[in-house]
Amino acid sequence: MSNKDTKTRILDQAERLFAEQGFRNTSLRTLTERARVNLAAVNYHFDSKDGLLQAVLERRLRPLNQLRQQRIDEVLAEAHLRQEQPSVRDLVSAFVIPTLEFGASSRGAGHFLQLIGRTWNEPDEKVRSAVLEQVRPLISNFSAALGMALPQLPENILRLRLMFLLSSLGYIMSSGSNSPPLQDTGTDQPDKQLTTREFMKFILAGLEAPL
Amino acid sequence: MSNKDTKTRILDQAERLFAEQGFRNTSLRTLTERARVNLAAVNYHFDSKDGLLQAVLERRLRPLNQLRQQRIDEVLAEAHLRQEQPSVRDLVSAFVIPTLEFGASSRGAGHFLQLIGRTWNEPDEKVRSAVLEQVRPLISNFSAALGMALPQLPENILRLRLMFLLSSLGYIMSSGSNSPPLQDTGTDQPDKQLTTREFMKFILAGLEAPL
DNA sequence: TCAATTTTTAAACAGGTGTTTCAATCAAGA
DNA sequence: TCTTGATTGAAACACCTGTTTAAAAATTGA
Repeated sequence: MSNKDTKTRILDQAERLFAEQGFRNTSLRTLTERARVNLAAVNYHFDSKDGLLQAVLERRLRPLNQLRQQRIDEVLAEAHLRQEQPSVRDLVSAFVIPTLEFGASSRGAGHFLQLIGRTWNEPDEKVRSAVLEQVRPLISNFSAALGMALPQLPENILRLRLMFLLSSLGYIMSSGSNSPPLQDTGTDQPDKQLTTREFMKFILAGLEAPL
Repeated sequence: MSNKDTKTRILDQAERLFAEQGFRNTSLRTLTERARVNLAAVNYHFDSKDGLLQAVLERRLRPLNQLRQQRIDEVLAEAHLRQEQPSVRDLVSAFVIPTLEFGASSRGAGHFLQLIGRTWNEPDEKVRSAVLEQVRPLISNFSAALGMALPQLPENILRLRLMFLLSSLGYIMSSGSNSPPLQDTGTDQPDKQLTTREFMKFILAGLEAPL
């Protein structure tokens, strides 16, 4: 089947170009050219450019979301077993660690993270809602779990703090595979392990800040 | 002079549409139509679409940056007078408060904040660097000032925490004039004062988190 | 008031966009 | 082996893009 080869070649290039240049700014001509595929192949295999975007998102988001939901459920189950509240640290780890590690899991996954990391600031309603639709249930569950870990926190404030977490995480995701905007001395590259560790410290302090 | 009227009508609509739909996704035809201005007026007054973007940015960014720099300098001067370190809270306030208040300062300022709030995740290199060029000196100064307030913090970690601050702030800026991505119950709208207050608490806790 | 300049206007330009068409090619089952 | 269905290929379609042109109109200064 050269079918599957064509399909995945398109998906891989779409993932890369949508991440690097944005969805709207990527033309099907340059995309199919780089994928060494006929122009009409996109419409044949994915119906439309929108269909291609949907396929790009679903391919990675389905397994990633499943993994994150599973980690969250494990934390909740363990807490329930001990008849204790889940810990904020464990819950945030369960959401953040698989997300950031996902970028190194396969070749194009870094580009994918870059693509969906932009979601919270995405101006293109088509792209924005396409990602949000596939992410909202997970985040809703994550929010509820965080509420159990921080029962003293009013719901509206919890939602704000969660958005601060998500927007910073989105920045890390979307800047994983390119240069940072601040480089006074261009010597040091961003160490991903350090970034993750420092992000956890920063976000935990913020989430647990007193009222 | 109908000149200035035409120019500002174009600038105002550009600000709004660039913010709502993105720079690349905004066509000069819909832009000039909404501004009730001839299509060629953009190229006449601003040379090109890129020139228009530059003008949109400079119009608001120049006074806003001046105000923020001034507030930071005041905090530094006062600390120097007392022969003390500047406080983290004062410095962050000096940067954050004028930024978020700027959105209510005039009619289109909210859209402008939305536009530049996206910068850290901006895929379009043209837009990204256009904003960064005008913002980098200020942020560089802000970073140095924060370093004086947090002298025990290694420079690379300070830069990370600063980016966490800026990315969350960017989210608040870019979501100021539209609906939030999480609305379990669609009843409550985001109170800007509450958001600012909670953001300050969250970010201060993160910045001052122990090593 | 008249001449010079600035600004506006409608039209066209050259090029890029996603999508469709239909013949050519390929793969596999009978 | 021949036929049926899936896939590829080149070309064209209709439309949108930023930009330029040159004539008309408006504004300005003497």
